[in-house]
Amino acid sequence: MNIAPSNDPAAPQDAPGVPVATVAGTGDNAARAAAPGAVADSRTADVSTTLNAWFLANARDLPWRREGFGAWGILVSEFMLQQTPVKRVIPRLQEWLARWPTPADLAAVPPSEAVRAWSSLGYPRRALWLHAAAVQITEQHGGVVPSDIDALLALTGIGDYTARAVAAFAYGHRHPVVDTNTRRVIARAVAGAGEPAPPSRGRDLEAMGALLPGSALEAALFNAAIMELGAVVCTSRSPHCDICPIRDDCAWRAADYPEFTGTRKTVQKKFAGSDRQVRGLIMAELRSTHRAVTEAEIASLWPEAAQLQRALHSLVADGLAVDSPDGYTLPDGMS
DNA sequence: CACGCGTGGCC
DNA sequence: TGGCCAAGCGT
Repeated sequence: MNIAPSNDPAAPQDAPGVPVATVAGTGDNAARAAAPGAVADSRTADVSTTLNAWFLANARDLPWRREGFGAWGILVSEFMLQQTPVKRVIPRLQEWLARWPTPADLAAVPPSEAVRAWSSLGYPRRALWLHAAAVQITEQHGGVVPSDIDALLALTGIGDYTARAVAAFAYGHRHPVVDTNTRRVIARAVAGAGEPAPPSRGRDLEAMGALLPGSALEAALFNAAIMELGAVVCTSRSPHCDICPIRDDCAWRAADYPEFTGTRKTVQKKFAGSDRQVRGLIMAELRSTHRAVTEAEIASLWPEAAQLQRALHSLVADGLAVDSPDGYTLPDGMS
């Protein structure tokens, strides 16, 4: 996301293909000019105005918010951030972009290299999907990350959130972007519920759309601002209501923090002893070498043979492991 | 729509 | 200690 909290008064507007990087300086001015005193008296300001001003003053300095980070960098960051914490993503992202500065660079290497570089980010299917998306971008879009939501949705591994995030943060387009943080903030501040109901594309987009400022500039900023609030202030377990910029506008606080009563999102299954753990063990073994891993070596990874075979076969089905004459390898893209 | 999918940090 | 959680996606 190219909205930096730094100043850049001379920045150009969001012409097509130009990152919103520039929103920082101009957005700051616009926000303050539009609603003087917004920070001092949040009760009289729109939530978007208040949050945008707060964001400009308090946003974390993250790599993808730097000016000129580029649509490819933003796309890669969004893939990595799918269910993986910011702190763990940052070093991998820097390495990744240094090695593959364009989609064509990634498309030119076998998927095995992407899976290896993904390292321990988790959910290695995402590495495969990112590689596939790079091939599609190279072959179908002239190596340029698309800016159109439908074109982005057609890429492997890109769903509704990522498509909208790229369109809004890399290209400055005015779309509601809804992630888990956004959903939680809206559930609390607007609906007065302790946590959001399970995701519903239609409802979520409508709720965010109702809050979205009219200008593309302010909208892109607000999409990022509400996510940031959910990530650092209005957190899932122990929200920091004492420092929240919209505490006086918050329906949840006004109702004295009622407990959540609706349908909770499905609880994550226990990891220890799960197929996911076994898959992880196998993948770590495959990543650790450039030669084929034998059946015997795989067998040594887990005591229960049936579960091991189930995990191994599922990895083959996913394209993360390939059955070769000498054993199993990462996908080399030759088959 | 509910589920399966890695990994590790945090309280 | 161990359950909960983290900028989702595909099926």
